[in-house]
Amino acid sequence: MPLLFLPEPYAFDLSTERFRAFGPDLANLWHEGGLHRVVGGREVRSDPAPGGVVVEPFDAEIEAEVRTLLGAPFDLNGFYTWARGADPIVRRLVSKLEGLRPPLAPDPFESLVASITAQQVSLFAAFAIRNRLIERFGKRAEHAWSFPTRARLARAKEDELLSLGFSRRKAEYVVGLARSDLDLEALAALPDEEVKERLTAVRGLGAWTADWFLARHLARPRAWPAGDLGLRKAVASFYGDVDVRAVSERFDPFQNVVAHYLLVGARVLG
DNA sequence: ACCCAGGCATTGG
DNA sequence: CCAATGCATGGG
Repeated sequence: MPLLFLPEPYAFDLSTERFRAFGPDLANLWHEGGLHRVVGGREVRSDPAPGGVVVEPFDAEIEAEVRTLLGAPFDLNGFYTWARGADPIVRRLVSKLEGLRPPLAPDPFESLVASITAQQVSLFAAFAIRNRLIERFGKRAEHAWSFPTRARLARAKEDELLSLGFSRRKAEYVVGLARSDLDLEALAALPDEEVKERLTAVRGLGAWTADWFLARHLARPRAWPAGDLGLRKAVASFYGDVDVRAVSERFDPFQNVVAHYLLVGARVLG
């Protein structure tokens, strides 16, 4: 039985909203009510099911990555317990968005390149450009595509990325990151601040990109992308004119999950 | 034809 | 340390 158990409550459609909100993501593709992604070289489809998610085709090799994709590392029960004593806004977000388990980016290189494409431009533009990158340098499975590998983009020419709509700068960032000697897998063993230092030492990766890497790839509980425009607007809409960096202290140690609840809340609630 | 959008490096004070 | 500037695309 290819059933992946996730702690209750779990709201599949709400949790995967991000993969539909800004147009299709060819590497995390919403198709006929299910989420398609290439895992371990093969396309897998995830569908909601009682007690968790049905994953097909399933084998033990892919389980860890699919669990990561679906946000299993987040301690949602701990968050909900904490939220009972939190402010009314958090309590309302939790009651309206119950079961929202933020998805994660299973691959560090893909996560960073996705962030580079989203720097400064609208997410609609970012997804369009990223999808062209995927079609040019990735591989198609059945429906979804595998994201271009670091090795493939290390061999890419900057001009090839320009023709996909990258700015000259961003083309340099992507190819430079791919060719850099930074060990992306090793970052998982480091504390938050050290991860940020190593990432921001790479040209094209700033504080915003590093914060989202901590939040969406490493699932660090205290990650809080204070510079993110979407988060700033969400905080303003729920809390008014407050200091975005300072307000995060009241969410400790659940800043990451709160950031996601604020962002999704700003999109699906009033 | 504008203007803004989930940044960043670079340049100059 | 902080302010100003250019960047390329998609949507309004």
